[in-house]
Amino acid sequence: MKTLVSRCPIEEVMQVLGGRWPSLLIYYLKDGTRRFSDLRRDNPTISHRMLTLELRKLMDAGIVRRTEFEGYPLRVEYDLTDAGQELVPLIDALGDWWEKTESWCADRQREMATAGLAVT
Amino acid sequence: MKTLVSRCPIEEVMQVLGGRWPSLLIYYLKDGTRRFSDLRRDNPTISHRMLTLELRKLMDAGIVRRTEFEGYPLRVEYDLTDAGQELVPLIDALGDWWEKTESWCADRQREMATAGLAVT
DNA sequence: CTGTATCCATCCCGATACTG
DNA sequence: CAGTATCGGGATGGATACAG
Repeated sequence: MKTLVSRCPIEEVMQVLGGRWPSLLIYYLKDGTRRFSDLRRDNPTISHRMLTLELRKLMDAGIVRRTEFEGYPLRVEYDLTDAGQELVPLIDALGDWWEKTESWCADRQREMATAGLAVT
Repeated sequence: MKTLVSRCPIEEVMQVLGGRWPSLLIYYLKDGTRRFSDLRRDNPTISHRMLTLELRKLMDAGIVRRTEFEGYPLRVEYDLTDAGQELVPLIDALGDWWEKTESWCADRQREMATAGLAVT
């Protein structure tokens, strides 16, 4: 299911949530079920290949559930598992923290600019 | 300071905290000040180069503070900023979530094994 | 001790084409 | 529509040597 040999849970969970796509996909799934092609439209810049790989990773981590419907054309739906739902507020908290810190950084930059320093 | 053009704070914060080292470094810094060489000892597998790069990234994100002391040999101390301290419980929560999920996965694996399925 | 620069192997990821 | 396979360019990261 997963072959990480780390003893640190943080290190492990970051292997799954780190990177550009996992958190975004979780966000698009948090309000309900989405199909493969929906997710492609949601994130126009993700490649077909990466979407499948990222979804598989999230499935292996028990965050995303895949449901396949018989018929033609083939139809597959993705949604968050219960564990995945629990994850949403935790990721949210990180986002909030970041926004707060960003504004703090912006303030600092403004101060420094006022003090006559270059702000690259 | 940072040149991300993403509109999603989650995506941005994951750029900083994602990957193998950031969360680990934060953990080693959360209990107090550490020197460069201390952090190398803490994480024997991180390369000299990566340690400097990761520390710089955390500094740019306003998470880590660097203090340089005059004298010979040069001495530098790192610790968490206030924003960095606030981050610790949030990362903790992710770690806890992961451990809970992991045990759930382990249970599932055991069930499947009992059912006679191979567990890679 | 701390940090930088260079070189080089590796891996990630996008593009593309193909299968069910 | 959903997913897999293959290839190649580019980013990533380790080793090493050097500088302050």
